[in-house]
Amino acid sequence: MSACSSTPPVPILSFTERAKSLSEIQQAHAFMLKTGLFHDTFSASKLVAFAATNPEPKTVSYAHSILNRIESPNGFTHNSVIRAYANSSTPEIALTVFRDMLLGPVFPDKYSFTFVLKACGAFCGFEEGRQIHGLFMKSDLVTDVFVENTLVNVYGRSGYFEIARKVLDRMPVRDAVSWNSLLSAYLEKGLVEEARALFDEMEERNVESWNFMVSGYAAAGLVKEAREVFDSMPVKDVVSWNAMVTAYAHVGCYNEVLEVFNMMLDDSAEKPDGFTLVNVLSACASLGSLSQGEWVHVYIDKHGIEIEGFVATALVDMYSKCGKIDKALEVFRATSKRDVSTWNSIISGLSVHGLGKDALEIFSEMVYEGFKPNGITFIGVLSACNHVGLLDQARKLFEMMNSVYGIEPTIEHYGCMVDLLGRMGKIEEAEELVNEIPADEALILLESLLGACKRFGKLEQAERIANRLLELNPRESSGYVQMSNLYASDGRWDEVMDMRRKMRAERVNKKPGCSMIEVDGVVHEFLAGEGLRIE
DNA sequence: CTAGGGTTAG
Repeated sequence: MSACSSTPPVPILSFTERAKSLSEIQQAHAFMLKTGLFHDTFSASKLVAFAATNPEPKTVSYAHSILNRIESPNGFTHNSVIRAYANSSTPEIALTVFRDMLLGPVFPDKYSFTFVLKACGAFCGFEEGRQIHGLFMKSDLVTDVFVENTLVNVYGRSGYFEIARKVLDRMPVRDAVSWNSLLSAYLEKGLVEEARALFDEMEERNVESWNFMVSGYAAAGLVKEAREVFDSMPVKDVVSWNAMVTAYAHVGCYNEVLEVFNMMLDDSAEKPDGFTLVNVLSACASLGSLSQGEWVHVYIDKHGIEIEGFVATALVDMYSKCGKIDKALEVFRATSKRDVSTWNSIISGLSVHGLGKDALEIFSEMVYEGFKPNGITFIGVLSACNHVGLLDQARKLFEMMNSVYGIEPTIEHYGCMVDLLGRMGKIEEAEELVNEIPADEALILLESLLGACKRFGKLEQAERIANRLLELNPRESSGYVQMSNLYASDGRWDEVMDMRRKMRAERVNKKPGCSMIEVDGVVHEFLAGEGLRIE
């Protein structure tokens, strides 16, 4: 044997490194087993490490299972699996790997502790974190700023702020992350005042500290405070701008979204990214501001930003909300990488534009191309059927969503069906559907059905539905009002009086109709029945 | 290695 026998051949490792999916990693694994390379700890570790850093969630447990089959895994290999679990949706499994490590020949190092503590932070495991903290202190490992920063975060995130603070205060060396670990924990719990006090007291701050404050204030609904912090930032990065833009978008201040976006373009070196553009496009969509939206589209093209994913969806949605369904379709067609959301945005767009047939055609295309529709897709196609009156098609789709795609219909889906059935005069069939859903959610659907009964003059069904409506919510006016109108149209005045009496007895008041008009920039409000006011 | 943007379609 040559001296190089422990150095693995290059091809399979470089294949492993390039492996993008679980199946490619499995191929590499199979190859290693077949050639005996798997017995080489270095090669096997590489395999685990690459599987663990793969973005696909399922590869983490695969990495774990490979780790368990390695004869004498080193610390590095354990660590990469612990870290992968810490970043996964099942962080608590990291504890299992950590325990296996304690039982094995290789004692955890500072990396193992950092990662397993991060996992504890992810599931707010105070007790687990405390025990691991104790273990770290009893070990021969020297104190480490990474381990301690993560500890501060674990205690903070599990709500033990005093302990977190004590750890922070006793740290021999602190950096900005140490402070941020506690700051972010406060903000995560919505404790903005505590966060503010800490922020003012901090020995050291970086851009992230400021970003935490901006997004923390915004999450608490304090947009003004967020803006104040934002304006006084010494340095802003993309995240800062996005945090501010998102803050305004969140509360529906779309003009401010555009204002901040323009500031970003004018006086900052930071380039907008996908997050920025999606927020800006959605603001344009809500404002119906086609010109601004078109400007963003030009910006995207000019800067060679690929139209895919979130950006594609937002762009299609912007055009359709601004009334340019042809442009929306054009963008959709030109998009190279589509996902479910892109399909959904064009389907919904076509549907609200009354182009139900086109929406259904695109849906067929979507299925044909192998995309899996979700609940939102079905809201789109069902409302498309609703707009065009395609009852059979809607029935088929409604049935399919559960039987073929395993999607449980929600109130929105039932709403589309009940609306359509009512519109077609199929009151009994609609009632059967309403009976499938919980009573408190059924209210709004019953009201819609009552309206349909009225249009079709179905008095008997209307009485039945109105009674159910009144049973469910005797204080709500719409049932009484609709019924009394219905009796009136049939000339049954005694019943009309009876309804009015019941309303008085239950102290139900109909909410007055209201309309507004803007004159010279001042909004005037008129209430039905209030009479003329002359000033 | 540790703290980080509640981005889209209803």
